[in-house]
Amino acid sequence: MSTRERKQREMQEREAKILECARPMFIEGGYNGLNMDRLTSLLEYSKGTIYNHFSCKEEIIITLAIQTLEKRLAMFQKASLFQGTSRERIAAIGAAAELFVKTYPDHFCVEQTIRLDSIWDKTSEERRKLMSNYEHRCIGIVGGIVRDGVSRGDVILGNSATPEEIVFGLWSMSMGGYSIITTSNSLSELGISEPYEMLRRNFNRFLDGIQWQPLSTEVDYDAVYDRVTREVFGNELQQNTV
Amino acid sequence: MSTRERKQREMQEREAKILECARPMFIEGGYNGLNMDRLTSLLEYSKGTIYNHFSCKEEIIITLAIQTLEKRLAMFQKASLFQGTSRERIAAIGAAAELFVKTYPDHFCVEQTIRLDSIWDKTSEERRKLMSNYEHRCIGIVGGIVRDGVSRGDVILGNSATPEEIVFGLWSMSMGGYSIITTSNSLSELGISEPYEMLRRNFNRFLDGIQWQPLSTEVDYDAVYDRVTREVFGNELQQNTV
DNA sequence: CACTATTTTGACGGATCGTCATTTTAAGTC
DNA sequence: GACTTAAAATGACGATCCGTCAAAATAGTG
Repeated sequence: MSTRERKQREMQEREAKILECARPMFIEGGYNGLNMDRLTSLLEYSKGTIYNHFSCKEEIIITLAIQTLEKRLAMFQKASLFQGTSRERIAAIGAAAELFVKTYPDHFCVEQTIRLDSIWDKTSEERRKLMSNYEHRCIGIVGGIVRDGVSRGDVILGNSATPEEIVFGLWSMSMGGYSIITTSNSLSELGISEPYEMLRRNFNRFLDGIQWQPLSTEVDYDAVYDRVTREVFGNELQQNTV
Repeated sequence: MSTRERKQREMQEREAKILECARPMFIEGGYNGLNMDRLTSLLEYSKGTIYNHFSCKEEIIITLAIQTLEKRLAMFQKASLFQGTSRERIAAIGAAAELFVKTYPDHFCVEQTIRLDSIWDKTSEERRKLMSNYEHRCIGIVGGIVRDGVSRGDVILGNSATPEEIVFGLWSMSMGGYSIITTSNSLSELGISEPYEMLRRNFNRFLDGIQWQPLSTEVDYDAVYDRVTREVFGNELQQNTV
């Protein structure tokens, strides 16, 4: 009885097609640009069929976000296997994050939309959990490296500081930095010409601030970024499918 | 002929009323929550009258953002007058930023919506300029303090680093941090219990990283935060009108 | 008061989301 | 292949909401 699994596969394929069609529409025109009527006319499926997959527009959007978060997790996992000092491994994650943003430059627009309460509240508990899960696992990877750095003695956290606090710092700076980069229209006016390089250096300043050894004055972490980009993600750079 | 100025005043007052009514609607339900039909029914003005003030919904939303950005600029300006070392003055700005977020917790939701291209593109050039202007002036204040720190010799920027780069770092971390704080639903799950305190400490780590004297190990900048909150903004804490 | 300019009004056109009764397709059985 | 039944697809439709504009109301002026 292969009927069941064939249907499942067809379901899967159709879902992929819907998302494939919806993504450029959303990227182009945001929440309002994703037009359900136009989506049905572009696809070979009717309204009702699409609504069998996604109970509302918001469900499509959150699924678009989940698709790229999945990619990011995979990239973080790959980067976390990089062999080196604990601080080099953090740099490897940084490289992964930067590469992710550059590969999926529209991810932040989607995520920004999703995070708005008005959208978030209309999505299913199931997909929300899924999305949070991908996020938490990314954070978990960073936390693991921080704890590793502490246990190896590369970084000493005082009485009040926790690994989570350091993760929160890195998270804040990357979230804010990439948000500014991808949504701000006038960076050059503000004297910010090479934002990615700047952001990297600022990460290093933060890590220098907690004396995470070896300091950026001793090691050229830009070289680590380059190595990771080449060695770990070299093959990923050619293929840029969503 | 006081007719003209009376009309101007009436116009002003009506605009204020419209925004006053629109704000809670937007905060409650976001872009879709701000319903133009409901807005007219709640106000004593009709559709057409409202559209005499704002050419579209997006114009109302960006004006809501401008209103609070105006408040933030005023707070930054006030904080920048704080007497102390250059690093204490940065801390004073940090206190202002934190107070701003706590006073107008919904600002980031509005700003997040505005920054989405699909909304941004529908707003008038005039109001966009206005909004950018408030933002740039806030950034300018921080830049001024950084340059002051450099000229006083409190912080030494190497060959490659620029004041703008340091500003970008502080900007990224605050933008990201406050965004996470105001829109994330599960901070405690991630071991982040006192996010504002954490963020402050992370600012200090970043500034320690560039060796901005005196370091946070020498001076208790939390005390500066408290002083600024009390001395500079003490009277602001009672009145919490928008 | 009469005439004109300006402002206000709200009904309406157009667009879009999500539903659901109906039709079509597919599966199972003899 | 014919018949029955279950499942899935369809798209017309109701409901909602944005922005417009011709008509009505109001204010200004001599």
